[in-house]
Amino acid sequence: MLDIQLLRSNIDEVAARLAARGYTLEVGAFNSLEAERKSLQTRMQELQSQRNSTSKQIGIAKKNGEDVSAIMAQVASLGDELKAAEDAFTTVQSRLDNWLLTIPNLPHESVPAGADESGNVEARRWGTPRAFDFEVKDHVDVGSPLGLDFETGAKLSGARFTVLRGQIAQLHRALAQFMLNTHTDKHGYSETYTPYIVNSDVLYGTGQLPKFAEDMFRVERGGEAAAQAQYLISTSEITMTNMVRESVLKHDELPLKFTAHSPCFRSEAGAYGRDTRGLIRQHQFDKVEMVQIAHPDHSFAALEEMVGHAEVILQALELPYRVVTLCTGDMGFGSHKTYDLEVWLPAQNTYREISSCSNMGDFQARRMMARFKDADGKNRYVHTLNGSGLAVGRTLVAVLENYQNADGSVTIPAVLRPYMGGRDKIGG
RNA sequence: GGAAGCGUGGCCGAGUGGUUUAAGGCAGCGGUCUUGAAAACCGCCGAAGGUGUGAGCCUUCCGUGAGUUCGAAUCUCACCGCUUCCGCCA
Repeated sequence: MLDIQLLRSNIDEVAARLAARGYTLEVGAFNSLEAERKSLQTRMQELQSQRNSTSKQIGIAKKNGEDVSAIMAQVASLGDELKAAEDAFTTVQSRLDNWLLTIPNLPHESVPAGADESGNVEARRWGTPRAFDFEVKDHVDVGSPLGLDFETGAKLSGARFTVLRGQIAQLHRALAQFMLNTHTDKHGYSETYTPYIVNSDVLYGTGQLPKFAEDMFRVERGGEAAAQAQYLISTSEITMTNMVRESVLKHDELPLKFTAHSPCFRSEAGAYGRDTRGLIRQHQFDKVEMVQIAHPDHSFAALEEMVGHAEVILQALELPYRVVTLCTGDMGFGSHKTYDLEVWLPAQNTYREISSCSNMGDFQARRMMARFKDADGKNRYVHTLNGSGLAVGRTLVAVLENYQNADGSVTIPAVLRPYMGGRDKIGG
């Protein structure tokens, strides 16, 4: 959520910065709504003040044993008038609030301008794609004989669900274990296990709601409906970030660093026909996520650090990748600045997203009321960051493709072998 | 599923219809003292918002939401959460 003070004081600049990401801010609508709010609020508060002082007079008069009927008559009509004023104000205020929740974050000034993903800027590359002396298969053809079972997944749950069996399932688990161990042992993140079902309030906090409800899975309890709508998490960013909602942290406990391995559930409503083959785009996939709750002065350093933590995983797995700075037009709704990591997929002969690391600035913190007490005693919003470290399913895809052998076997990356009973390959 | 109790500022905690303008304590901040620190003592100190150049003034907030009342932390109803006991259960 943007700072409404900024909209009041500098709306043209805000509109210009949002235009860079392809969002048209309704300046006129805001100005008139805001003017209405201001007069209604002033009116309401005047009436409240009048009621308070009159009521106090009544209290004092009664205590002194005086006759209060004159004052009572004076205040008789106030109630209805006040109720009407409060209702009018509440209506306008909630329209304003609801509208504010739909406005995306401002891109940071260091974010390159661009309309869509073609405007993204490559920051660096690591590794050299392997030269194959046989015809490269994609992960579906490599994995299917080894335990990648799309038919059974579809039978159980429909398209975009998959069953993993045997050594593929173990490799998938090994990847998650390796990532989690690396982030906790080497990068200082605190391991976290969080709920997979969350209340809707939580999704307002991180920005999935109100705009992106169609991307989520909503769940129902048996029998009666839950008091508050509940959803399956689409990433553990949601739960880890919201752990600090409605709290005031001490400045010296920042940064907080959390990591979790969790399933992620996405309806992929807008992705019909895209990536229908294989594991790339699933309704359910696992991800190891990193979240940092940072001091505003240090959030950009934390972003660079976090990208590095994701890169460590790819380097340890010896998977070639590149780092891309997303342009203004390609960033997510709540992001202030985002780097994507793209891993080399030989069968597609291209780099594909495997991690996204973002500094959200105070955008989520303002929605969550997540604050810290600064050294001078003032409450300020924290900055929140999140990054995949990494998407486990897509990492499995990358390993299957990059480590495939001519005989149909797949070499196990050296760092994963301790998790695989010491074996150096599967299949073949 | 049944029964009872509880929910107050960063934390603890008093407060059962009218100067509550939420006591007191802890933590925090500033100061005195000290070579320095601790202790002691003194002072400041909840949050969100509105309005004003500003000192300030005003409003709201005691789990959430409705209601009763001129007036609600306090009374009523519903919901949420926590605790304890009983039952059931991986």
